[in-house]
Formats: sequence, C-alpha cells, structure tokens
Amino acid sequence: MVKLKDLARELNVSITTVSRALNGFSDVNEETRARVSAAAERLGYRPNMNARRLVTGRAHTIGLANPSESSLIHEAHIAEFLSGIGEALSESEYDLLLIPYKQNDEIERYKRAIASNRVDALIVGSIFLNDPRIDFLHKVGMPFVVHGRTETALPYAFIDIDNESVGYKSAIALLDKGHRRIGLLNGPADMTFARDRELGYRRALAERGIAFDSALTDNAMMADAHGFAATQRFFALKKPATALIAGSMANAIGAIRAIRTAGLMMGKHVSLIAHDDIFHFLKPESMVPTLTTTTSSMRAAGHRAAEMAIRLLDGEPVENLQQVWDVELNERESVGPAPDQG
Amino acid sequence: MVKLKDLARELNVSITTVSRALNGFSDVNEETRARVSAAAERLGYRPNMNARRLVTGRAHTIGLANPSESSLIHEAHIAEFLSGIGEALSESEYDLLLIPYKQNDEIERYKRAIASNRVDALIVGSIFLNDPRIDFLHKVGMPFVVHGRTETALPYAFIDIDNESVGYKSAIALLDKGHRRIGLLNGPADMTFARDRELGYRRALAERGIAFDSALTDNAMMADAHGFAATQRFFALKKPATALIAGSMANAIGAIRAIRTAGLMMGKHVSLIAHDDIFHFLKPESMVPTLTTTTSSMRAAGHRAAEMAIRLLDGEPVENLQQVWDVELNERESVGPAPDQG
DNA sequence: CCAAGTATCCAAAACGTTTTGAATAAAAAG
DNA sequence: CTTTTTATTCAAAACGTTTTGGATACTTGG
Repeated sequence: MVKLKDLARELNVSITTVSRALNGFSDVNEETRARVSAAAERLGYRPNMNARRLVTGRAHTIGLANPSESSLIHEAHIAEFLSGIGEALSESEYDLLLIPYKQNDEIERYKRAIASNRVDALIVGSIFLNDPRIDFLHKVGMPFVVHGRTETALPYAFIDIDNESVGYKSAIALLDKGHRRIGLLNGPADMTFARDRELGYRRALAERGIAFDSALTDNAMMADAHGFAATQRFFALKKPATALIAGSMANAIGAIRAIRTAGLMMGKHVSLIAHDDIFHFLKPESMVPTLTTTTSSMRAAGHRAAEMAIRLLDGEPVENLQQVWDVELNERESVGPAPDQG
Repeated sequence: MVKLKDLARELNVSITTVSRALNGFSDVNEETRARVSAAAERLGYRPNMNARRLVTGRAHTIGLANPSESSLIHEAHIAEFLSGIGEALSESEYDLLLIPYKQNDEIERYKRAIASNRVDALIVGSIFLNDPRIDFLHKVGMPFVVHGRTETALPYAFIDIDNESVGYKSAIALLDKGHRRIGLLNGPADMTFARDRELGYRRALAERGIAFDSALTDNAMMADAHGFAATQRFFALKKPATALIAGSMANAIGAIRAIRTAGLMMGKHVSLIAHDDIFHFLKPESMVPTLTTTTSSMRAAGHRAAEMAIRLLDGEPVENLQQVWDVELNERESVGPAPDQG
C-alpha cells in the first residue's frame, strides 16, 4: 500500500508538500502539484482513511440504524431508502455505516457508534410519536436527520412527506365519488405517519359531515396478511366499507386479495387508494385494474436525508433543514363511484 | 470523550496497563484489571475505533456493495440479506459498510474501499455466470464471500442454495400432478441462479421424457409486471401452460394476477409454485389459496455469509467455507392435478 | 539598495491506540 | 545468599495522516 512517505521519497519533496498538494492547498506550486498528482495517480495512492479519521477527528461517515429482526417497516422500504442515501453519499465521498440493532438495543448501539468515533451524523427513521432517540441525540450533541417527525419541542432536522394530506386527499377523492364508508388500513397507532394520516382522513370526513367510525380503521404493521384480514373485517360490518385507503402497496395487495375473494370488482363494487413509496418491482400502473395512489419516493427521501446530514455537518443551521414534501394523488382505475347502497 | 490517557491519569497507572487490562492480556494483575474496568465503566470509556484501526491495520469492517440505482434484485431481498448480515456482525462487534455503486462502477468502488483501508473483507451478491468481481478480488488479495456462485477455476468462499434443485423439485412436483406444459418465470439468463434453476427444470422434464420448449421460459428481472406479462404469454400459446414456476414472490404476484385476469382458478385450472425467500410482509401461507413454495431464507444467507467472512479473516481456509443449502418444497393449495386437456 | 511582502517548501507535533522490549520487585530454586 | 523464574508494570515507538509555525528565496515598492 503506497503512502505519503513513498510519494515524498519518489518526488524528493516533503510529506507535507505531498499532502497539501493533493488536498488542494494554495501554498504549493502548480507545477509541483502536477508532479505530485501524476505520481499519486501512477502509483495508485489512496489516503489511509483511518489515519485521516484519527487526525481530523471526523469519521466522514453517516450512520443508519438497521433493525436486525423483523421490523415495522417493509423490507423494500428500507432498501429503497438506503439506496437513496447511498446515492447522495457517494457523490460526496461520505461512507455509510449500517448500525444493526435488535429490539430495544437502538440507543445503546448509537452510544457505541458515537463514542467510538465511527460516525459524524446519524439518519434516523421509523419514527414514533414520542421517540426517545431524538432527546437522546440532542443530549449527546450528535448531529442527526430524522426521516419523519415526532412530538418534541427540540429543534431538529427532518425530511417528511405530508402524511396528513395523504389521508385527506385520499379520503376526499373517495368522498367525491360518493363513498361514505371508507376503511383505513393504517400503520401502527404510535407511529407519527399513521397518526397524521388518520388526522387527514378525519378532517376530510368532518368537512363532509360524516361521522368517524373507529370500526373502519385498522392499525397494524402494513403487511399483506393484515391488509387482507382488515379488509375482510371492513366487509363484514353491518354497513360494509365501499372504499379503502391502504397505507402501502404491501397491505394493498392483501386488500385486493380480500376484494377478489369476496367476489367483488375493484373500481366497481369497491374502490381502493393506496400509498405508493415507489418500488421497481410492484407498479400500481401495471396492476389490473390500475391502482389509484398517493405517491412519494422513498428513494428520494433517503437521498434528501443524506444531503441534509452533510449540510448539517457543514454548519447549516437546523432551521434550514426541515422539509415536508407534498404528495400528489394519481387517479387510476381502482376508484369508481360508490355503488348504490340499495 | 474520555481516552486511555484519562483513565491512566485517574488510576495512576500507565496507558499500556490500561490498554492491556481492557484487552484481557494475562500480564496484568487481576486487582488492577478490576480497577481499570470499573473506571472505564464509570467514565464511559470507549476506544477510539479509528486509532485502533490505524495501528492494527484492520478496519474491523465488512463491506457490501449496494446498487444505488434500480437493481436486478428485489428491494426486499436486499433488506433481508442486510439484516442477516447485521445480525451476525453485531454479535462479533464488526461494522458493516455499505458501498454504493452505480452501473459499472462496482469494481472501482471496491478498489477505493480496499486501498483506503476501509474494509477487511467483502460480501458480494447478485452473481453472474462470469463475474469479473471474483477475479478482481482474487487478484488484489481481498478476502471475500460470495452469495451465490460463478464459473471460475479460482477457489472462493460462498454460500448458495441448491438452485438446480429448486428447478428440479418444483418441476417434478408439477409433473407428478400430470402437468405437461410448465411455464418457467425465471431470472435474468446471465445470472447463475437462473441458469441453475433452468438446468434443474430441464433435468426433470428430461427424466419424464418431455421435450423442453423455450416458449415456456421467460428470463427477466423478477418483477410483478414481468410475471404478469410472461404468464399471459404462456397462456396465449397454442398449447397453453397449465402450471407455472415463479422465481420469486414478486413475479408470483404478477402471475397470480394473470391467472385471475384470465378467469382461471389457481390450484384448479392452473398450478403455481413460487420460490419464497421469506419476507415478513408477504407470506405464501396466508394467500388465497395458499401458495406452494420452495423456501430459503435470505436473512439466514446473509447471516451465514457474514459469519463466513469473519471466519475467513480468522484464517479459516476457503475450502471450509463453501456451503450449498438444500431447499425444501412446501406443498400448499396452489398446486392441483392437471386439468383434462380435452 | 533595503524593507516588506509573497510564494513555496518543510520539520515536527499531534491524533489515540497497540505493541515491543525492558525494568522492577517478589518468589522460587539452587 | 545468589541465581533464576515469574508477575507486574511502563516508556517509547509505531500506525499514516493533517496541521502548525517557521524557514527560505524571490519580488516588489520605496
């Protein structure tokens, strides 16, 4: 492995000069810099990252906690989010450290990563309404970016989508078609995004003077099987649901199966709107019938989160690093007028 | 941040003693060790990983290349595999570095990570029949574990499932039920696992004296939409398929939609066997009808790959680190006798 | 021609560990 | 009582960078 010393000897200059030449300092002659760069290129020099980390005190690494076990988050979401982060980081020569944790291990793992100087900043996801991680990271002074939001008075950087609007727009679109019994296949009740979506859903109902019925909401991990079960429950009510809002493509698939199993037709007997986080392997526009969705890119969120982390490290104040993305509704065939309720 | 020097001063011993006490060397008095440990605990000492890395020359980190863009691999596979790796690594105090790459950037990214001392070993996945990465890593002498296999004379550590058997067992199960026209929804032709599955599928056909028909195989990214399209193609043949083998749950979902769209019933008019890599959010046993699958855990593979990487670094010879896991067939309702071909 | 600036280079210190080789004291062996 | 062994400790070097604070030589301005 070629190091600074080797280059210095080769070129008959000091280690300092080599270092400063490669790092673009102005106090080195351009001709010298050219010679150094050429030699570095020729000999394939790459700075030893660990030496650099030690002396600068910066790991040049962003950390992301990753659940080792079953998670509340669909696997595909994590992977898309990760890719987005990776995309942004590789543009900036930052590293991405995955911090595996199990059950309630997360803060302990954070502590370890922070104290041992492994990371300069963290990206935290899967946020709860009252998430202890925010307080903790604040207390220890570790820079972090949140994917989502939580209830706290502390200022923090975040990227989130307008989940209230997801619930609202979906419900309004269905109400506009005459639906009055709309089932909400939502995420876990203690997660912020799920709470927000229900808030939007309720606001839409209230605007149209329709009473909220808790029998028409389901809070669970957004999985295929849960979507199926909850939909069947909504259909079994005295006044069954004629429309559904699914929190993700995962439970939408379960809902669709329940619809078909009940012998109903999507877009005719039952309408469905799902939230789509955009996967390569499951596209609402190629389903039969095509699926009406609210859309937001998990990958883009990861990208933005990573960008924010870097800007945070560059000294950007937290107040400038708070974004809520709007979500658009893509109307397709799975939504139709409410059937006559005879 | 408390360091060795602080502990040493606090305890009136040398830095050396503190270091050796904490690292379990036998040449330190047990009473001293106890005092040191207590102080370390009390002051919250954590070794600076970067200093340790610099002096030992070991990054104590395993790397995994992660596609920044659309991938041939379903997002959920990546996440499950990652979790498995994380599980194993956190047990061993190893770090996991994600190495993002785009398009044909992969080897360049490997070079960077290796030369800058960021990783001690790599885990490589998404393997092709002739994969240049194996030769490269061999050449530069970087330890690595392959998830899958490739065609090379070089010895290398790998964990793989018996994909030939996946194809064979699935086909035999369908042939046993009288099916003669079996569509194969396979992965990309240049990927080893897909080649192997086709080999097994062909062997089964050959055993039963049935001619291979290339119109009944599809090679593509294993996505929902492709499963749908290929299944429709198989149904449109003069002699349509009465059974299907899907390479993943992703294209199985597309296949199921095509079956329903054609007005057919799964397990009655058409039989389906899918390969299931085990996700929390899509379970074959909770589908309607339940889905017959070959099963192998992506997570377990990740776990094992990471274990192997560590054993490799501990000096275990490559020959002891080559495993092929058997795959079992789980019979459920999606397979039934071949319908009368009139 | 001198003073002050400017451009260019470098030796040495520092980052926080691990490890080597030796030093000391106490115990055991002769 | 001397020598050898054993247990315990430590000072110093090393890892490969970055950064500080000069040093040198050359320009420029007066």
